[in-house]
Amino acid sequence: MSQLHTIGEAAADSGVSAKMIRHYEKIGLIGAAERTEAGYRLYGPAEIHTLRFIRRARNLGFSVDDIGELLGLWHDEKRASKDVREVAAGHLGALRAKAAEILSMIDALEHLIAGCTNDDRPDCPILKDLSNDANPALAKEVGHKFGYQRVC
Amino acid sequence: MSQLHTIGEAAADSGVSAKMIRHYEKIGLIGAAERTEAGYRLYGPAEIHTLRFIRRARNLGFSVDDIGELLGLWHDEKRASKDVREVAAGHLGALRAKAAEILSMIDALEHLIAGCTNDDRPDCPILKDLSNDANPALAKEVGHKFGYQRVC
DNA sequence: CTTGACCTTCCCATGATGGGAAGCCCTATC
DNA sequence: GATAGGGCTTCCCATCATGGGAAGGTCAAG
Repeated sequence: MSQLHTIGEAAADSGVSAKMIRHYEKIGLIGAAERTEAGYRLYGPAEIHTLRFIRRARNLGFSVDDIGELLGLWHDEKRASKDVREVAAGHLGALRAKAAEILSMIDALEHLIAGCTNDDRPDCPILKDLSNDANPALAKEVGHKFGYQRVC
Repeated sequence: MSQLHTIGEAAADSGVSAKMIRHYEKIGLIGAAERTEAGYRLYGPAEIHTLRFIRRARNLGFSVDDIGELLGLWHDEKRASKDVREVAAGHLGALRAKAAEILSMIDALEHLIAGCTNDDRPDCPILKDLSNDANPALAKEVGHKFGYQRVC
């Protein structure tokens, strides 16, 4: 029994906050925890292992939905590695698209900032650019959902 | 009068959706629009210019709060260019941090995927990694708020 | 037996955006 | 003149992952 932990201990051991553990239970990502007579949740090693899995997947940016799939595959002894790879590759694509979007913003912003005199005068290429109606400023559609993905 | 437009036209002309125009008005980013007797919002060239400014700033990833500041500076003839630059530089820093976070995720994920056999066997380095308790998987804190920013 | 740290549930907030309902307005067509 | 449609209004809800906080129950140490 000494390997059963309260939610606070499970949180500290797994790196997932108590708030989020309850949340994951509510949305069905993890099963309902055992309870003490007083209603306290109890977690054993297996549950904490799962929570760590979840935290690591979150660190890699996987969505909760993706993690649900990954957990299913993890528990499925007959899984095909390509199924796991597919989930990971899908997420990788999304990350690359996001990175491309952000990098293009960085690029544009760096150019604007480089042109700024950075003094007390009101003249400012940044505002000039933003207010210039002839300026597409990153075109209309960059990055909304799927800007072309080329970087990385 | 022909230069006064309904919200739908203003949306089409500015690239900001009608939904968002109303939202920006509600949160005070833009002033309350003129109205027809029937209560329809009306937008003139100056308002549409402002909406375009907002759209361009959003395309650069500026938050609505930042845009509020930028609009204030834009309308302030006595602004100092360094004040604008400060807002932009702050945002640039946030973008760089975000990019570093995402790029490190991409990097980790690429390594995992590269090790995957991508076939019908259950053996999978991706799951192995996620379930490995000895594995820090991007350490504990990468990117939560401010991972060290080095990339870019 | 009190104190304080922990647990419970429930509600609300974030940020930017969209969906959709109920109802009013305006114009074109029959 | 009546009707159809499309556009406008407001209001509420959903997303996604996360946290804050209140009100109240539980438990261990002093």
